[in-house]
Amino acid sequence: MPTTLEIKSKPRWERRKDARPQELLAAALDIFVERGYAATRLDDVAARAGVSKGTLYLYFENKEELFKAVVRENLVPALNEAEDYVENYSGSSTDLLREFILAWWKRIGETKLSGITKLMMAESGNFPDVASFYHEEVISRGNALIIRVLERGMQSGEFRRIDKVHANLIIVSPVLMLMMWKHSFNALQPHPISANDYLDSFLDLITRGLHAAPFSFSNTQ
Amino acid sequence: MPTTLEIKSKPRWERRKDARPQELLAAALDIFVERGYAATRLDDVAARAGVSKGTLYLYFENKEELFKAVVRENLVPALNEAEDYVENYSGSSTDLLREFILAWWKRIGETKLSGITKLMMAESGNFPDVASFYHEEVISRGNALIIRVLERGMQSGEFRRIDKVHANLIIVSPVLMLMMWKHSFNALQPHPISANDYLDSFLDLITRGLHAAPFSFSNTQ
DNA sequence: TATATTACTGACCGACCGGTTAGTAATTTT
DNA sequence: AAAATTACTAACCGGTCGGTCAGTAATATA
Repeated sequence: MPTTLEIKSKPRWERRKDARPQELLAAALDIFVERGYAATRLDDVAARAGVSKGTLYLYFENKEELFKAVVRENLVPALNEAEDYVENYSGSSTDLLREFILAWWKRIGETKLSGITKLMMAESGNFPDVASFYHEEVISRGNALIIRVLERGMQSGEFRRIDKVHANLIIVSPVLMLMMWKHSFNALQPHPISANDYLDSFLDLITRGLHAAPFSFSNTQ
Repeated sequence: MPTTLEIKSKPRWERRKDARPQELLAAALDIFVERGYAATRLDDVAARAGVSKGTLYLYFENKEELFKAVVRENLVPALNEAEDYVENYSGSSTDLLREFILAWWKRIGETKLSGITKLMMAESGNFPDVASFYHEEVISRGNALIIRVLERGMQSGEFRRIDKVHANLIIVSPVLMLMMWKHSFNALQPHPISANDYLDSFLDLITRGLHAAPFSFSNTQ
């Protein structure tokens, strides 16, 4: 019970300049995901990182920059990896697409990072600057990636020729939806959705629908 | 230029007890959709309805009750209609499903009401009371409806037997996604998505995937 | 051990917003 | 036209939160 007179006990706080940014980013990610952008209080972020709000402002200019840093720290590296992965993949485009989506789910959807996706879909309208940053840094790159996969499949004759923008959205929807759902109503549902089963069913549908079929698609194939 | 001395000009305000609630609800819908739940200021709602905030509080207990009233006024009636529609439909279940989804888009997705859906997905986590109200009043009823359609199709042998909860989410996702998208990044996209084309493509996929096929799919059930 | 440096704290500011209420002006009643 | 009623206004309250900064305590230096 250290009181006024201390000989050798812990100092009230420590100087840890190097560790602070990472710790603040981790805390910020947590709370942004828990509460959303607007509802995140910087006091809480600082508290979770074990510092005062003033300290947070030593390392990050303001709330927006803190959020951007969280995105750069977490999502942008994932995109870099994904780009590498697609670039160097040698199997079929069907497999690539499947692997891509499952990896996306494993790397983002399943983790708390999906909360950032949800947050942006939810609040982009109220924070246009953040929105366009995110669109530029994440969304457009993600879309470009999927479209590249689709082109790859069409060039090889593996996929039928369809509108790439629509196909992109169709492919992306169930994953995004699942992310949203996980952070919204899943808890209220009597039986929470099983992500893997759901994605399996969906991939079934998608691949079937994309495949270049010998007999055209009008009837049961 | 009416100043202190007025003979016959307009009064500063009128008493319009009957019209206020509707006007306030319309204003509230607008602003909730524009800004989301938390960011909606009741001052703004009142101003758009042409009254002061105090007046708003004469007709609605608080923000939450105002929001609930907006849902009851707009979404609940649509659900009632939908239930009637499904109950009395006499065509094939494939057609029913298709009609149902397209009508949903036309009645909700295409209008500003889709903003309420988006709002709830976005903010339900921060407002658990509102969330469970919405889940009870809208989501569970909507899900029940789709599941009824699926059961109908399975009983008639039209659809293969699949997990209804998954199928429900798969069916619901593209529509919800489109609603989200419309209110988030559609404006930032170079070519905004065409909802109808997108839904057409999707319904193609879905109906094909649901149909009881002569040669069964890899793992039925 | 004394002095200098700086990472960090915490009290504070001002704007914001949900909700309240005393007072006022429009309308109704007599 | 005077009195009674009430729909409505606007100023206000208290709590919140992003952002600031004067001061302090931990460390580095000599």
